[in-house]
Amino acid sequence: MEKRSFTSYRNPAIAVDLVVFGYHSEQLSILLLNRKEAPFKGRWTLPGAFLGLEETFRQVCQRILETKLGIADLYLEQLYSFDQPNRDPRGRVLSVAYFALVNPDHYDITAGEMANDVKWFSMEELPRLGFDHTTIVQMAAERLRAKILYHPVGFELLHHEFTLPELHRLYETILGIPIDRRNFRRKILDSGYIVMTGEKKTGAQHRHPDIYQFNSNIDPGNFTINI
Amino acid sequence: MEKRSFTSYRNPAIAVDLVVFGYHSEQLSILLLNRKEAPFKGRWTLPGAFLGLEETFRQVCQRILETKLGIADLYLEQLYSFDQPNRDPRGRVLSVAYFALVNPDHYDITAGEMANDVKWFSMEELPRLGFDHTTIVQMAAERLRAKILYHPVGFELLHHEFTLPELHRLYETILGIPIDRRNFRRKILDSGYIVMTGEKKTGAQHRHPDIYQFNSNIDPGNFTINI
DNA sequence: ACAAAAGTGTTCTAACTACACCCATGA
DNA sequence: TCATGGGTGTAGTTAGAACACTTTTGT
Repeated sequence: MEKRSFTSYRNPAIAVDLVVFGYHSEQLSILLLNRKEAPFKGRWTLPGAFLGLEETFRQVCQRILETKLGIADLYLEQLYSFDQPNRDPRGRVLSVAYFALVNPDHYDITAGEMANDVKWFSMEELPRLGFDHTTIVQMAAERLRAKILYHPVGFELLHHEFTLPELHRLYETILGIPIDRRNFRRKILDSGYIVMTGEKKTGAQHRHPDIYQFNSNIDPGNFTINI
Repeated sequence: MEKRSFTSYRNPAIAVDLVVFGYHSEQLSILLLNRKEAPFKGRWTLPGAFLGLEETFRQVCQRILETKLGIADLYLEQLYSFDQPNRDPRGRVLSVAYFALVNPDHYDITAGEMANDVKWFSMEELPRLGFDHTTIVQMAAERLRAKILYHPVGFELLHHEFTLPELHRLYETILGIPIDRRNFRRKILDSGYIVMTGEKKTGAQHRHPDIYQFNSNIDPGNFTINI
């Protein structure tokens, strides 16, 4: 870090881009923004913003979530920093990507300034994205698949109360593989990370499943499950 | 990424900092650089350099390794990006940290321009570091501990040929826990990642251990070991 | 012959896999 | 009563943990 006068060089711009995961109708989805300006005008992209000189990455994430998407207080984790020199046609822009997990109770994308330009897309049918955002999304999906095995991700993606079959489908959806119902149930229950509420979810024309909650007395940092 | 004229703002500087891991005398070590300039003059820090407008992170890593340390062609992996606004007293500097693994066959730190100011420090007795580099090193060590379980890290840190007790001690050192010799041997051999050369390492005043190599016919991406 | 470290096998236990039947509900 | 999906248990197999003695070498 020597031999360079501190302010004498121009520096790349820094963007923070967000992969916001949600889970609806048994599908894993992400939030995309329809660009109104060049480059990639009319193309879907990850929501993002430039980093101000005094800002932290998380502050930019909050700014994007609040002003553009009308969401607050999510699970946020840094994913990776992208540095391809040509990734933005306007010039050198680095992207620090974060991913977020939204609980359906906590979002209301119609509240953001850009509500009309924001849409959930199922991971199964993503459009062609601008910039290198397809790469970013792929990496985020891989990270989520790894993460679900050692962090109780369901807590962030499901309602406060949920049924075991719902949690089971969430795991099958994210991992993309079938998982034996009975073994899954045993492993999750043995882990102690969820507890029955005693309620049952009514309405369906079949046996009413038990309703569970995540066990708040237990450290999420120690969670592990082997599928 | 809207609403901002592209060149009208000043941007933070970007540093790339390197945690270079080596393994010598049964100790995990990292390379540190003694700073000759403020800030933190006289303090040990991670080797680093500023990102030029046209450079990629890996190019900066190569530049640091070649010019400062006289090393080339290492295993390199992006660790994390650090954004604390006050992490550099000179002003806003982001740090994109990478970590590297050096095989003792491949390094010669006396060849770099700054050979006199570069030194290996055991992870057991690190000095107080400048900037937020202690945090970076801790995170790198955690990443390495995780990585050793699903990537044959020994391949990067040991000589081309090595004995099983050497590999065993490497795992114990990095993970910081004792590992049963016999179970370790069985698991590593069953994984197929190493093969006997038929040679034995002579010299010691006890039974001569067999010499192994990593199996180059096998995909390092599929390696896993449960300790 | 002795000290020092390397090589080797077995038993026990825990965890995972595979698998099929009964139960509760609303239509 | 029937269709749908939820709840439950067991037997077989595999993988990991714990553990001690024998072998080779140089002094």
